[in-house]
Amino acid sequence: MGTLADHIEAYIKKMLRESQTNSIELSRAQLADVFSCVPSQINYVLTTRFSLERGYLVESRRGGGGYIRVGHVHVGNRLNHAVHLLQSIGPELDEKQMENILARLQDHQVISRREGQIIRGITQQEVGTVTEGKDILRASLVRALIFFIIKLET
Amino acid sequence: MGTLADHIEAYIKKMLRESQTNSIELSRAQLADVFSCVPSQINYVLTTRFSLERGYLVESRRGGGGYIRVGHVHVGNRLNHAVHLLQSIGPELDEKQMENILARLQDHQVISRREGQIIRGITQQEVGTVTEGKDILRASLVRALIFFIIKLET
DNA sequence: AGGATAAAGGTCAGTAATGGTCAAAGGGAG
DNA sequence: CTCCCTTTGACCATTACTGACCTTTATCCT
Repeated sequence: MGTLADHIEAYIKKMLRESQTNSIELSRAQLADVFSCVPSQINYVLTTRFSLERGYLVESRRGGGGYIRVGHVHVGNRLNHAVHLLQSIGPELDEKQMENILARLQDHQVISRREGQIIRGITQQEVGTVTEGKDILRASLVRALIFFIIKLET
Repeated sequence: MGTLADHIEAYIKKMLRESQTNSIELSRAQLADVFSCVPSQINYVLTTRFSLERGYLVESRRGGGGYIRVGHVHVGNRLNHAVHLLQSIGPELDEKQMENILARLQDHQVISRREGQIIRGITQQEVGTVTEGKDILRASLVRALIFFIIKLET
């Protein structure tokens, strides 16, 4: 199930979970070798799945002894982080931004995979009913639903 | 008998019944091929027969390795009534109408008193952020939140 | 020291593989 | 004949993957 990129993503996330320090170091060429793909595929995965918007920090150095370091930025406890994320939602929210937020909330176990699916479904349905202000409505809906989840838990 | 759309609907529902997980993944192009129709016919079936209101959740991804995932949850009798109530919400909902609906849902034990309070709080907060279309936004929010509760329960 | 060489990683554009949208045409029941 | 549901097709959008070419850093050799 899933593309090569998905597998590489899972692999890196697993390493990250298993590391004590919330940060790992890897070799692009080696990792590409593990998955039998071109090295630039690793960059693709890093930029699409480990962006800052998704809560990751990637540093690298070229040349002999080069490396790629991937860190997971954490902001306090789980719910704290969630509230922070909610506050970062502006008056508008497009689909990509929503995906980023849901991915982060899932990463931090604020919402489950299923809750994410439901939120996607509901927003899609509701946003479909309007012709204008889709991004504004989406922002409200996502805020409302996430907030609701948090409220229920506290 | 029936239309092509009916057959595709039946086909998907059968797959769903036969799946252990209440969720299947399909390829739009392949399925269209099975029924010798254009791919967009699949979208037609999905939007007309597998809506959220009917208890289905549809997710998809484009691009290489793309997919369409269809999930199903059986909605029990008590909740079925609630879904009807939700469908009766028009494009706009003022505060009074919202109170009516929340009261009825509480009566039927679809939502708890606390959940009702949370919904009031959230809608008030969100509706306050816009100057126009308050009733439209309220309709969306209430539908979304109630739907979410129903989905969580099933 | 300075240049050559090796050893990383980065970029970007092109190609392929999917799915989505929307408006127009078709068709059957009243 | 009209309305509503169905079906189609042209055009669009997104995501994955690869390879050629580029940049940076370390180390070795003279």
